[in-house]
Amino acid sequence: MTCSINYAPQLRAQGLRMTPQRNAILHVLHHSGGHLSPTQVYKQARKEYPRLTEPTVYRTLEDLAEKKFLLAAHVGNGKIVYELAAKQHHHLICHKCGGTVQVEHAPLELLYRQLESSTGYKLDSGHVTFFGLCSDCQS
Amino acid sequence: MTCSINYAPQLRAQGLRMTPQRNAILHVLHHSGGHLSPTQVYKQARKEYPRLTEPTVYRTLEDLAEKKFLLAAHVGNGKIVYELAAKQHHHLICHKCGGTVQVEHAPLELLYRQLESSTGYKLDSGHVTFFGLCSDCQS
DNA sequence: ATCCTTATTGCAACTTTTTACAATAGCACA
DNA sequence: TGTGCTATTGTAAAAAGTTGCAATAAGGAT
Ligand SMILES: [Mn+2]
Ligand SMILES: [Mn+2]
Ligand SMILES: [Zn+2]
Ligand SMILES: [Zn+2]
Repeated sequence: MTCSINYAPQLRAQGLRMTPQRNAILHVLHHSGGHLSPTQVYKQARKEYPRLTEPTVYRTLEDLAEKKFLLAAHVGNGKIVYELAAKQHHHLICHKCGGTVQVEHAPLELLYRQLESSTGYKLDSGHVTFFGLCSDCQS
Repeated sequence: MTCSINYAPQLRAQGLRMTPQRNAILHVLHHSGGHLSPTQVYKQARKEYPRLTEPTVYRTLEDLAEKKFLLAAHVGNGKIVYELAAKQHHHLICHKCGGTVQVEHAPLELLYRQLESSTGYKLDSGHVTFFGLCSDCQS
């Protein structure tokens, strides 16, 4: 499965090497379009590159997230999912039915500035997860 | 190790039974005072109640968190820690050095109300985790 | 004090995630 | 095109977390 997207130059610009393993992982995330768990990434990317192993998947996802190619999101109980980094957004998850809603960054902008000035931290741009009960599950 | 705190009545008020396993787990969290991982809880609570097993620890921590006796916090890469629920607060973690800062709930209050009215979700009271770079790690 | 219901537990097997280290292979440069 | 540096990978083993199910025991009721 070849496709036009080539991440090699951007990876090298960040000091990372392009390998067939990384290529397969990035393609899987690109074509899925959504959030995938490491196990899902492993199973799918393996079809493109069968020698792929689990440790490589876990390390690659972490490395690519650290360099901002991917966003990591917590989805409850220590579960984590990844997606290609695109527009900045956040998540709101119903802890009863699992339903999720995307949250724009705009309403968080003021808070971010307050926290940065009061703590001295420079906040990451993305992907905070809020939990709650959706309207259906409140009854 | 006996101690004066007895959670039994509060547990029963929530429809939960008090067992020596739960007692040991609650005591460990009470005496530690901070955030503990499930593995840490398991190792310590085992000293008080040696028959304790891992599945019981994981299930108990989830159950107690669901009933709001405990707060769960994500601390990066799918790692989760628990603490006794007390004052509402949030966390800001440096993803380079791991340094953490507590964040009061007050500055999030407005955001919470906005999100609740725009999404229809009723937000959980606690423990959002923000990530960023602390002032030391920004250079 | 005993019985009964059913929440809770332990067991055993399994899946997921992590670790250390030696082998491999990008890619910058000559 | 070939060489060398070292980032990246696979391997093997361990650790952490999950699951289904049968046995146990908490605590309300008699
Ligand atoms: Mn997302
Ligand atoms: Mn906390
Ligand atoms: Zn819901
Ligand atoms: Zn730091």
